[in-house]
Parts: sequence; structure tokens; C-alpha cells
Amino acid sequence: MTSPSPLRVRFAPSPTGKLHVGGARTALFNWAFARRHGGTFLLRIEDTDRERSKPEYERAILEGLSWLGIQWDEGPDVGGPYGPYRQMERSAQHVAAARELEAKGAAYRCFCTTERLDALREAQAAKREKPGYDGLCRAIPRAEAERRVAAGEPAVLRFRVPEGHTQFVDLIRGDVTFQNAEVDDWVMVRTDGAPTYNFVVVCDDSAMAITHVLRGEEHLTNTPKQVLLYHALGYQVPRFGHFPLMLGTDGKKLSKRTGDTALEDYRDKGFPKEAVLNFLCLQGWALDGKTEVFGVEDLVANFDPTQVSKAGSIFDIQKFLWLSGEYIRRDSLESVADHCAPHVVAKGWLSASELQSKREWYLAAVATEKERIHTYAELAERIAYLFAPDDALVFDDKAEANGRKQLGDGNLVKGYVAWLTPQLAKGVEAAALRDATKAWMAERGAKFPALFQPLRCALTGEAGGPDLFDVMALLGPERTLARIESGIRRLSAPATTGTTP
RNA sequence: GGCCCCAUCGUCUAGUCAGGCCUAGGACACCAGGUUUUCAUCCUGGCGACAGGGGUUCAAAUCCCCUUGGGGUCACCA
Repeated sequence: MTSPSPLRVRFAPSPTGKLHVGGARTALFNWAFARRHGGTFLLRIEDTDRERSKPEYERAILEGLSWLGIQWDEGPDVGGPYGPYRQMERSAQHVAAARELEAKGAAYRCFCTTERLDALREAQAAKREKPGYDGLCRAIPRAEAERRVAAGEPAVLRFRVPEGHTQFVDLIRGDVTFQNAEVDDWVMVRTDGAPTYNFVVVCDDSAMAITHVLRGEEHLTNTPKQVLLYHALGYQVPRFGHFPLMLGTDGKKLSKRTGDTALEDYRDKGFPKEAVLNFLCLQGWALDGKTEVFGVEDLVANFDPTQVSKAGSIFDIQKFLWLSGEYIRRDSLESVADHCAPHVVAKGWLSASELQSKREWYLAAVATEKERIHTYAELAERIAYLFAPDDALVFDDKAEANGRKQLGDGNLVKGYVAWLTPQLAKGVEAAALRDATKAWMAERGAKFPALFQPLRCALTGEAGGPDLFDVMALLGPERTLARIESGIRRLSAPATTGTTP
């Protein structure tokens, strides 16, 4: 066998919110990249924002990834040889790196107050100058700085950005160059001693032997700061790759304004996880340009970060819904039924125990809608009519209009009911009843819609839906007749509420 | 506004790195027809794009430049 690949990648979310779908895609691509090359995929929690980091968010992120089946080889819960995997637990290393940098003169103490910084920014904005730290404290001799710090004066540690320019090769974008003059003397360590993201990310990626840093494009402008830091620390610079952003329908970074952003929202809405995975792949990557429906095994076998598109992609819920429907249609009846069950319970249609005791009936109900639904949650909505009161079914406007129009003088339907009633005495056998009904219709030379439209409205209250004999079978003889009688009466009556005011 | 990134159908994309095989392919959506008791599925067909302008070349969606447009980022957030 080949020797183990040293490739190591990571997904490093901050536990300050639910797992974003964009983050999920970043994790997925990193994971696939590692799997394809026999590398290691690790999870690191970037919890350096003490204010906003919450344990429950960390839990939610881990759950989200687990739901998708993205497994990490090392992480906060499973540990690993490069732990710990929460940044706050690695502060000893960060402090050491900060001291080293300060001693080398690559970083310096800054005593500027928030007030001065705010005023500075305001003045820069007023003069339309580029905002940024003016380097006032750069000139303070280290001895003096140390004295002031020892005296208890609040200070941050800033990185001393050198002259010149910084260049790196982005796996997705190619050469990227920044003039160092454009890079701020950014804060590495806060007044309270807590390190900031751009600082710890370098320390930890290096300590964890990360070979490829693949993340979202919003980090592109952070990269020069980090590259400079790698150089200052004498660390080997990893390869970088910045995935294009996932955008909302407004063309801007996906936000709650234009749709759900959290992975769990889609899980809760009943999207099959395979569909989520597949759709995430399609945002920025294509298997062969032709195949739309494929699984993670195809991603793993073919993923190459250099093939990811550079431009952002709008999150198209229509296509997502279509894809989701594809997965549901291809899945087995039992599986779909099981996935839909929680939504049926949530709607209150059936209890968990009824789902057990009426399993056959439930499966039959799911079978009637399986090819019509796009999400598991949609099933619960579509079978709602089965649980409505038989004498007060809500009629959809179009269904009622069609029913009234086709009903005519009502004689055909009345004749059918007279014929049907004794037929139902022995129960509803859908196929047989369907054939018998068609024969009955043929004898009379009647058009199908004349019978089926009023019946459909009476039975389901809707303009479209499953085969009516399947519906009758689900309803059973009594409820079928009760609905037909009540429905025909309503459709025969003057159209008082035909069109809602 | 500065800097950085980006630019193929309405949307996701193939093709761009290695220029000719592209009168630009696929998918979603949309439209029209077929199937069906209706809706959905399924089948057939249609609509629909290389942002604009210069260059380089025998040849450019593909390479270069400019313009325009879009996005990201400018925190003691990550």
C-alpha cells in the first residue's frame, strides 16, 4: 500500500451561532478533499470570542455535521494527537508565540484608547482616507512599553506589518497579491490578554500541521495578515484556497433576509440529508457538467479544490426542492414513511403509537403522495385532508369551482352514489372498484371528469391529488360515503361562498 | 471610498488553466404538447447566455488590456 498521506485539512467554525449552510459546504469540501487523498480532516472550535461563544452552538455544529455524515478524525469530542481542539484551551501556546513575536520586535504594545481609535477612524472617514491604525505606538521603545505594562497601563499587542507586498497562491484563484501598506497593524492580543482570530488561527493551523487551509472567500483579505505572521514566526505557510460565497436571491452573502441560513432549518423542513449534501456540492462544484444527482462517494472520488468555481452562487431553493423530490422518489416507501413520521406526529395527525398500530394504513397513505412531495414535511401537509372532519372539509377554490362545473344537474353523481353504496358494503378494494367504476361510466358513455371532479372535491377538497380509489381505501366505506353525501350537497347548493369575499 | 476577488442562459453549471472538436452542452425554473380521473410523476419539443470595447492570432467563450457591473473586506468578530 501507499504510505499515509500527510494531507491535513480542517473546518474551524466559531460557536457563535447555528451551523450555516455555507459553513456546511466548506466542511463538506474539506472532508471530501481529505477523504480523497487519504488525509486527515479535523474539527477545531474557534471560541476566542468570549462574548458570543456558547457551548450549545458548539453542540449544534457537531450535530449538524454528524447529521450530514461528515465525520472528523480529530476534534473537541474525540480528541487527537494535536489537541486540544478548542482554541481557548490552547492559550499557553498563544501566549508563548506572542512573547516571541514581541521579543523579536515583530509585534509591539499599543496603548491607544478606544476613544482615540474611534476618533482616528472618524477623522480618516471625514478626510476620505483609508481607515486603519496610524502606527502611533510603533515608535515606543520596548523598555518603556514594558514599564508601562508593568505599571498596569492597558495595552494591546499589535503586529508590526513590514514594508513590501505579500503574495500567495490561492488554489482556486491563483496568484493573489496585497501591498503591505494596505494591511493594518492589526491587534493580536486584546487588552484583556485574549488573542484574536488572525493570530490564533495561524498558531493553531501550524501546530496542527494543517497543509491546506480551505475556507470561505470572506477570509481572503485576512490571508495576507496570516501569511505575514507565518513568516514572522518562521512557520511553514500552508496552501490556501477560498471558496466562493453562497449568495441569497439578492446576490449578497446568504443571510436570513432572503432565506434560511442554518443547516438545521433545512433538516427541520424535511429535506433528505442526501439531497442537502448533493445540493451543497452543486454550489460551486460540478461532477461532470451533466450529472446533477450524485452522492458524496462521487464527490470524494472526484473533488479537486482547483476545479471549484470562483464566482459566488445564488442559493436556488427551487432547484433544491426539485433535487429533494428526486431523492424522495428514488427512496423506498418504508424509508420515506419513517422520515415523514415526525412531521405527521408534529401536525397531530397520528401519535407515535398510532403510527405503529396503523402502519399498513400509514404506508398506503404515504404511497399516494410519495411522488408528489419535495420534502418530508410536505407529506404531513398533503395528507391533512384525511384527518379533517367529514362534514366540514375545507374546499379549495379551484376544486370547488371544478366540482360545481362538472356536477351539472347532479344526476350522474347521484346515480353513481346509489350504485356505489352497496359496493362499499364489502369494503374498498381500490383496483377492483376503479375498474368497476370505469365500466359503469363506459356503460353510460359519460366523461370521467363529470364524475371524478365532484368526487375529488367532496373527498379531498382539493383540485389535484392521488387516485380517488386509493383515497377511498384510505378513508374507508363510511367516511367515503359521508364525504360524498356532504360534499355533493354543498356543491349543489347555491355558490354562496364559492369565492371568498 | 481604498484594497482584494469575480463576470457563460432568470438560476446552478460544462467548456477557460493546455485557443480550433462550441452555429456554446446539461440541469432547475418557465412555456407548449403527449400520458393520467385531476395534480404530481414520466416522455417530447421550445424559450434562453459567452457584460461591453480594444488588442494578440490563420483562429478567442477561452490569452492580454481597459471600461462597466457584482461581491467581499476594511473591529480589542470570526
